[in-house]
Amino acid sequence: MKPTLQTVADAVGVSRSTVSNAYSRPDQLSPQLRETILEAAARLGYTGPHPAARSLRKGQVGAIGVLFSAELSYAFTDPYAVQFLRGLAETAERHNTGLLLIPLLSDGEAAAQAVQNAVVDGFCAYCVPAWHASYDAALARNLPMVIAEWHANADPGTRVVGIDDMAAARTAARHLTALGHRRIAVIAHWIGPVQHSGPITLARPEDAPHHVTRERLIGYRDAFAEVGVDWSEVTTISSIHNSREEGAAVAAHLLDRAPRPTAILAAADLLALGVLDALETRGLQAGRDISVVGFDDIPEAAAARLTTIRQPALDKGRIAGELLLDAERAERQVVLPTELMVRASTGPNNEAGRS
Amino acid sequence: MKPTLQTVADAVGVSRSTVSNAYSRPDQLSPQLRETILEAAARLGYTGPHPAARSLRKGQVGAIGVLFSAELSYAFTDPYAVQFLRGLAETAERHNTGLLLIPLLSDGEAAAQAVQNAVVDGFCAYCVPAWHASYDAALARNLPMVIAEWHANADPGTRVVGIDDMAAARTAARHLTALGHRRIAVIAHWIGPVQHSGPITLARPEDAPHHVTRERLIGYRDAFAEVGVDWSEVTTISSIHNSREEGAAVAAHLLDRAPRPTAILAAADLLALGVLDALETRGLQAGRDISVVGFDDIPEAAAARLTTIRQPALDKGRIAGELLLDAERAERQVVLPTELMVRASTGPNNEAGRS
DNA sequence: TTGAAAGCGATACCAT
DNA sequence: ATGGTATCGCTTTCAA
Repeated sequence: MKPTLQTVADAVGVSRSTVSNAYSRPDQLSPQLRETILEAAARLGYTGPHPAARSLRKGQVGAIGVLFSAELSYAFTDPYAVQFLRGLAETAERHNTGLLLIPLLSDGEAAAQAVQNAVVDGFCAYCVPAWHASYDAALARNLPMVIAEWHANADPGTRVVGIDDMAAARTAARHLTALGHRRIAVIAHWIGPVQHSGPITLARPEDAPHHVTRERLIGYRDAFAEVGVDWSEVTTISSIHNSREEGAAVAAHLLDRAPRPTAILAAADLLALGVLDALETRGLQAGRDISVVGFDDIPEAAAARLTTIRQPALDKGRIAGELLLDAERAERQVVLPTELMVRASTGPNNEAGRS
Repeated sequence: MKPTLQTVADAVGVSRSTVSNAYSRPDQLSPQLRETILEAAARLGYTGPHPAARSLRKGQVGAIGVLFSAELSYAFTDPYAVQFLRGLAETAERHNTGLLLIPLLSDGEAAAQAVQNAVVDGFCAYCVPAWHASYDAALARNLPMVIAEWHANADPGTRVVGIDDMAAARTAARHLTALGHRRIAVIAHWIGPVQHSGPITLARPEDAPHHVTRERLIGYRDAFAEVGVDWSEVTTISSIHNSREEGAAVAAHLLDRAPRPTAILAAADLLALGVLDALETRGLQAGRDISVVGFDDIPEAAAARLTTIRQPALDKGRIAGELLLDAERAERQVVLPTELMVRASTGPNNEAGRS
């Protein structure tokens, strides 16, 4: 039988309250009594107040739940996600708060369960599509919740930290159109209603199921429209995972058939880096033969000389934490700036002058 | 007033047990009654069973606590740590279990508190020195606990997953001595009793305070002894953080004064990469002018052509999780294999023939 | 400074 | 299939 607070109280011959105070409010009892109690506790093998019981009573836990769209292990795979988490961790640390990473299994039921049972004071949803079971489950908990990377559809009450994905994407696309590119292909994660790897037709970007992808596609589309390129002329490629490997794999659909696009827009750096890999494999040079633009500006992007959109991942995480934990912080919605980083992977459309 | 299970029970006119069953054991009551109950719950704004209360009653949480030696944000900075966590996350995910990252503040008191209050079913300690307050606090909780990266001092009862750091280090050092190097310097994290950045004298490797560093230093020392190089002749450099930047910084102590060592052993890849950076800055070529060996084989190591010791970080994390969560898994201690990866950063001692 | 009593919100077991 | 009752382990008034 595991010893409880009561066990110790009985052994010392005091009440439960006193033992409780010995742990949580040392100033409420004489030092020597406290000493006696702690000693008895050690002797009896009492390990201190039971956290669940204490949380129940106090109505406070000291942890926030973190929700991801993908498998938990993804959080540690994508450099962008890692940066975000790092920022979040920094804030949590300052508030002496733990981070409960909640697995979002493909099984929606189980995922919702996990959220339902999470012993936390609040949630931070990151990349979780609005229609995902665990998103609803988290909302249903009716706890403070902050959403990262989701701007458009959030009502004024919810806490949001994000960027203007649409505008940033437009900037990325305009960079290409300004360089004279017109035959531009788009690669993005999860474009269509079902998970699919390869070319896909999406009548309207507005129909993309993943909110982040949707915003970015709309931005691309609008920039194309400005130079008279209709969305229906754009080849769109969907990927299932957000990985360099799949980026390289799906790039084949664009590079191994004529006419090749003169430029490729990837809605994430990891995909863009994959495209660069695919180019290298084929002896093509990015920026000269084909221009490539990414999104995120993960650390690897600079080394690969990838033109991309920089967004402050670390700050995003940091601020997400503050929106949840800083009582001071009154505002509920924060939009962070983005910046086009022009590097060697883009250049003028050389085809223009030719044949 | 927040609605509770009781509220719903009263509204529907059933007992608490029945409402509880509606949530946790749907098969225990008629579908229509369940329907009625869920409906009433929704109407009343009841968000489902309170996790803390449920954990208290069930004596089970569905989360394991993860302890680090450094700041929480470090977990997302060191590629090796990221790999480990990823493996751990994979296992946790499979068991539908969350990961509670516990901040280990520099303030030992607060750190111990955080561990004490963590609502978890077990702990995974990673890189936590045995004398750290939170290590004791975790032990005191008397929950299942697995220790990663700690082999020597663990008694047979504790669950451990690790590598033979000493033997691996010896292999690394022998690689250099076999190449003819005799004037070898060592860079490691936290060599002396206090945090310090720069040259430091450590009479015996056994006195290093951090267990992992200690094991590796002993391995180096033993390999040196085999060729008649005494530990007292070895220049040892301590770093405070485990970072590439600091690796480059402390390398200056070795490179900017004569006689330079002909080879450098770094007890972590991040430090070794920093050393390579420092070499490049000075126009020196690794493997020709100076040989460098790391430890860990993080992904960046291969790209930098760094000779190093590979240890299976991902597997380590995965197995740590299994030791905690797989009832099947009977064994308590797992030692993983390591491998010397010879790359371009090491070469024969050219000085031997010269001068 | 210390103790008694009243919950916090739920689940398990045994009846019915 | 449903209800009653005891209990999980602690904190928090409030009174002594």
